[in-house]
Amino acid sequence: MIEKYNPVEIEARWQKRWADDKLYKVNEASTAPKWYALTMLPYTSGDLHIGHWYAMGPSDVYARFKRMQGYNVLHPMGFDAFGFPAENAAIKRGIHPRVWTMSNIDNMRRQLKSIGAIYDWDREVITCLPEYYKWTQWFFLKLWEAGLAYRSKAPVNWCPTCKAVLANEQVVNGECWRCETPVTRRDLEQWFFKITKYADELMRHDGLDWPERIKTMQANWVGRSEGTEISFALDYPGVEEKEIKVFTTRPDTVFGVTFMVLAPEHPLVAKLTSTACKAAVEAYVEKARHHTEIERLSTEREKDGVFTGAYAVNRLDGEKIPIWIADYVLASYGTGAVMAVPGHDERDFAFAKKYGLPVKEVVASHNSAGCELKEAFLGPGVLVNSSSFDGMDNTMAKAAISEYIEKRDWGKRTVSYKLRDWLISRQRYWGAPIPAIYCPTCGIVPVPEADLPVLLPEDAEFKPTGESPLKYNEGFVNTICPKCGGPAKRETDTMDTFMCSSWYYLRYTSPHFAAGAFDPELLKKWMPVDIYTGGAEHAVMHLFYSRFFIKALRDMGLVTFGEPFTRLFNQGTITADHQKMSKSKGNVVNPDKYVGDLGADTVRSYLMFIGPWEQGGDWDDSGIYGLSRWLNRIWGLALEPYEGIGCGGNDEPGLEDLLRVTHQTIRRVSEDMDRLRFNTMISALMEFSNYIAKVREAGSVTTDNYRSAVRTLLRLLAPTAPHFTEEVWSRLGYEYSIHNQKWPEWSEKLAENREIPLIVQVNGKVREKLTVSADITEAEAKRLAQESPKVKAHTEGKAVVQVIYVPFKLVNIVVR
RNA sequence: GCCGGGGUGGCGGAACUGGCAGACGCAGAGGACUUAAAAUCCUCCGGAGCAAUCCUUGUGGGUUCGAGUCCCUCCCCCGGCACCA
Repeated sequence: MIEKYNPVEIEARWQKRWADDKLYKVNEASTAPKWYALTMLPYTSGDLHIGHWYAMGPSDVYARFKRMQGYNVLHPMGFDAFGFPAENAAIKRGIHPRVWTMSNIDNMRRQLKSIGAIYDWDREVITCLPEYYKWTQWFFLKLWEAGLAYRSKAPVNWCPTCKAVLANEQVVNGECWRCETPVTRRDLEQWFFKITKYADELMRHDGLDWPERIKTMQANWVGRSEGTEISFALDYPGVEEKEIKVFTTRPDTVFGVTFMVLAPEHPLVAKLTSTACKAAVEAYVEKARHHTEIERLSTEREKDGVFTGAYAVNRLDGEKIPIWIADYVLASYGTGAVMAVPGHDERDFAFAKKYGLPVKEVVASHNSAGCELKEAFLGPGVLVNSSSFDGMDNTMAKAAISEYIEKRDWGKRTVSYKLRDWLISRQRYWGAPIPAIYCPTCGIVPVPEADLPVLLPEDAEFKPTGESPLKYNEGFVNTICPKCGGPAKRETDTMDTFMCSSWYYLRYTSPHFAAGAFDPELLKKWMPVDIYTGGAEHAVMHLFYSRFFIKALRDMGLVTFGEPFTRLFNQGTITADHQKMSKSKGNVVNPDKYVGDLGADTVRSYLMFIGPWEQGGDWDDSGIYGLSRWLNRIWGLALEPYEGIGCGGNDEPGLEDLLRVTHQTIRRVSEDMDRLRFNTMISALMEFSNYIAKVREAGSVTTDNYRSAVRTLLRLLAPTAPHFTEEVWSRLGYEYSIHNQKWPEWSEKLAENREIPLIVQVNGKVREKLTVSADITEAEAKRLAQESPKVKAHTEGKAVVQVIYVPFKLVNIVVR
């Protein structure tokens, strides 16, 4: 009897050996082609759950596969370590965020090591350490220098729970992306990055192998729309502005304007409001200020607004039109003002009906001309009531009217974007300090590069008050102006943590480089990332910011490429009882007990086997024992002595079939690996091991040939079950390590079938399955099919109308 | 409301460009081994029927010699977007 498979003992032993030998250390001297395989770095929440394994396990398998194929693979790991949760947890427990974070990292590193991945831990990156955030701050200065960072007062998203502002991307359905608190608005002076400069480029994904879904989400987020800015005339004594600009995508309907609507925050509101309307307008503006994002965005809510008492003039037809305010008009989009065309816009129509404003038809469809409009007409048609443009097709009229307006200098064609600049200030402690200094004489001054990092003080009181805790830390705040040497104050807000994760993958290429954020030579060698895997929830956050970052660096001449991630793959989510796993729900599945029981190799294999990686699935451990049993069976197949036919005998009945199945398996597994179809890859390996078991039973090949098949199986399985295969490999006496072995290659010739199944149908129904030679001719196939007694039973006495032949697959006999 | 993705046995899922529906695994049933149990091994396992055979990929229709796969209608689930003028 051989010793039993003992995963726990084996895994600990090999993990130690691999670490001692630095087996997975990246060899910078290697001349092999590089392969940068990256998994999104985890946030330091405290524990690795099964979802982390689902993200890390299969990506490690793929990286190992590439490694065995001869690539020089960089597959690093690190920690996204700044952020509110650390601070919140620390406050709750009365420990310092740094202590809490670092102890979580220790625990998570231990758990990550139990996966048995090829991470080169010498390259670990931790974003909250000064040697890292020094460079985060440096990038801030670079962006500032390039004119991409600026300070501005604007209405911003405010999370009352986090007591901090949020970027637009971080507001999900009007709620904070982290804590799901409804977001409110505040007017604050904040730091922004000019991501809008790259709007057009960010909506294109040329040459990128990314999921369609993510590309669409990013393009929608940019929200480009082409239209025309049109100014309406104003004439009020004492009001300096003589026009109001609106943005419209429907210049063809400009003769249908019957009123105008301004956002409550529009700067002209106060100036234009008549004394009679003042009270109502002010009340409305005040009410709008206090609405949460959710209330404001709700499409269910009936639109309301108030009249300002003022009028503007439509220059095209001289009409005097009333100016209203309503909160369905957003101050941040277009010009913050819209021309209302109730005849051809649903929102304007509803608003006009509610307040008894006139509806004017200016685009007529062919059958409805002249009737009173019962709803806004959005379709194509011909212009009416539009002066000299009457009779023109409305799509043509867009250009014609725009030109007419441009000629008279009443406006111009322009493009609007939904995308807003990235707000990066956070009024919290646990983040990288923004390296800016406010000097009473010199104004806002950047911290000189030589003074970086601006260290986060250890002794801050970090309770969230809505203002940065650093504000009250005198040792931090008070400084000297680098320009004039006079007393000055430091910026006390910290940076959005997405800033830290926008460039971490660059740091992995030279994690200890002291002279810069990265070593330019090594960056050139490794970047861009060849495959990036992670959850889809970062579509318009992390992934979007990272692309902006790289484009900005490219324009500064710091990098030579324009996209960070060549191929992107989103694994699905592992749920528990069909719900998202979360600590608050208490349904988090901890992998440690499965690892301790059955081993990491079984957990890795099982997670890959449950279904397509992009699909995710609901956690159910009932199938995991099947994978454990399978590895045990292979243990026996490989290590139990095999008694086959004698060596050197030339009559070896099973060899040809075994070779064919072996080469077919190599082909299937290699192709599935490339497609990241791990579930079918494992099925193929299972079928192969089942086949070897049959050969073993029959003893139909020589010992050498049997062992050769087992060697192939082990190598194909090595990325999936690294410890298990290393152990078996070593027990069989093969050279250490299996992970330095070459990935098997297949021969099309050996994989070819000599005989193939031929399906015979009568009227499309399967009546016979024949086994025929793989090089059968059409005539022969048709003859064999029609001669079959089973087929004859169904064709007897009937007229054969047609015989269809699909080469090497099927014969269908059509009878009547 | 709009845009994606999906709906296949008791369960997870497989099926390349239209050609054997249900690979592989789980659960279940029966058997072998055992004093017994566990483990392991073997057999069966979509439904109806004694059988030949018939039915079966969310629903209804269509194209085709042939449809899980293509086209149209409707229903349900998941993800995203949602007053952007």
